[in-house]
Amino acid sequence: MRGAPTNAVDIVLCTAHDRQLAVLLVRDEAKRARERWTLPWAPVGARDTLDHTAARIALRAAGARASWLAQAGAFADGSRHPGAAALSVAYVGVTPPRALGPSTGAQWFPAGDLPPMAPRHRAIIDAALAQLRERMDRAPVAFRLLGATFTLSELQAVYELLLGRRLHKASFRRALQAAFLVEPTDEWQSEGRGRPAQLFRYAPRRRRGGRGGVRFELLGG
Amino acid sequence: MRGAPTNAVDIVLCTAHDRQLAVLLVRDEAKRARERWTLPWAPVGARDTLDHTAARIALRAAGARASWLAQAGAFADGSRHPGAAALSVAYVGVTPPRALGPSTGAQWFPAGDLPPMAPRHRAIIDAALAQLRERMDRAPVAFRLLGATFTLSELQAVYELLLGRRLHKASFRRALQAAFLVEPTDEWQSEGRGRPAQLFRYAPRRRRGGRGGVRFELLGG
DNA sequence: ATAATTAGTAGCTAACTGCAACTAATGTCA
DNA sequence: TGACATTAGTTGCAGTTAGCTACTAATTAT
Repeated sequence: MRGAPTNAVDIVLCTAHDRQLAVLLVRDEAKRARERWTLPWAPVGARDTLDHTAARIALRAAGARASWLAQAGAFADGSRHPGAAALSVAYVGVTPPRALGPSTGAQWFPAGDLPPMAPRHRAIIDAALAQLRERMDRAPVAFRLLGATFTLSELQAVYELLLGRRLHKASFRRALQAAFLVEPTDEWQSEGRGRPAQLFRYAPRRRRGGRGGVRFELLGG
Repeated sequence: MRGAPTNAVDIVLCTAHDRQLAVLLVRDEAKRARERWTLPWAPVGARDTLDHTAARIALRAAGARASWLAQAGAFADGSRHPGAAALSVAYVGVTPPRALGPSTGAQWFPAGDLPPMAPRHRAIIDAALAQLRERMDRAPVAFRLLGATFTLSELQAVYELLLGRRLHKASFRRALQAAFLVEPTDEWQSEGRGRPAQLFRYAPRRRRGGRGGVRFELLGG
């Protein structure tokens, strides 16, 4: 038996559950009691591209295609990996909340309450969630966390969840309207009590050139 | 001999040269005539961390530590790599313009005029330069491209280089002052003709909470 | 009916951006 | 030596955008 190249693709698939981010984990029967859950992963095939491998893993674990998926980096430190891979290429993805397929023993865990896991998977999750927050202003992550139609309050809640802070309703809507990212549908959603909310769909029209200014606010370290 | 995973760390080290980004390449004697130049790279050691390996490669190729260095992703497609590595972990870094050490046959090439290279290295460079531009508002990339002290006109020129568009002098300086990122020194720099410019140093004081708003401008695809 | 709850809008103020015009300090050249 | 070119740096103005408060609108609960 040749010492096959032990590279793995590990994916962090996220959804919004009950005003909190949740991560999809799968049961690993081969593991000792302390680390029963792992990120969905597979060895890197010699044929497939990394992106395609990641999409396949996500599809199998969640029972549906990830609505957004991007590479989150390579991890080789803290080498304990469920498959003993020397190196992991991590991916981060999102999907709207939906029923899991009956496929495997996959389950959503709140990001703030994860079970014991291999050290590398813990590090990958931390990095993946941080990247989700960093990339949300360059990729439509928030929209991919929602279904095809959504209310503006739901969209704002997703932004608040990812940003970790409250936003002002009027300002949020003005900025959204100025960006030509959504269009209204004919439908309204009654959520029990309160006035029904109009449903919108993600339909980006124009990109407004970036508005010239420079962003110094996030620097400082 | 075990078929160990042939993973490599490849680094894209950049500097600002003559109002253009330049990439450090090293001569590869073992290569056929068409691809004499490669990115600095090394196989991944079983002991070292990826970050440390990357720092070591940069130090050896440039003769000085990179002033900023970050992982840019894993590349396994288009498998032609100078060392036939199955997978490359790419890093992107910057350094102030300075004389190269006498170490190896390393040389700066303008980013817009690169010699023929292995397809994977070409892809890595494209991705690395894109990430440099994307990360400059979250990491002090622009400041690390300059020396310890610099004039505000030099800083603005670096920002214009990375952003690919002109900025307005007054607005740039007002935003910089509001961010408390630089402090003036006692020194002034006479650049030949024109009024001498005061030298500043990078000394971030406080981070101004991100100013609340949401960035929709960069979305749209 | 009345209150509670959620959706959505309008107006004010403060801050920021881009622009143009200005002053300041140096070198160049007649 | 004095006008001019060149680069540095600031100021004031107008248009835009952000956050805030307060308002109206539509539904369910009691």
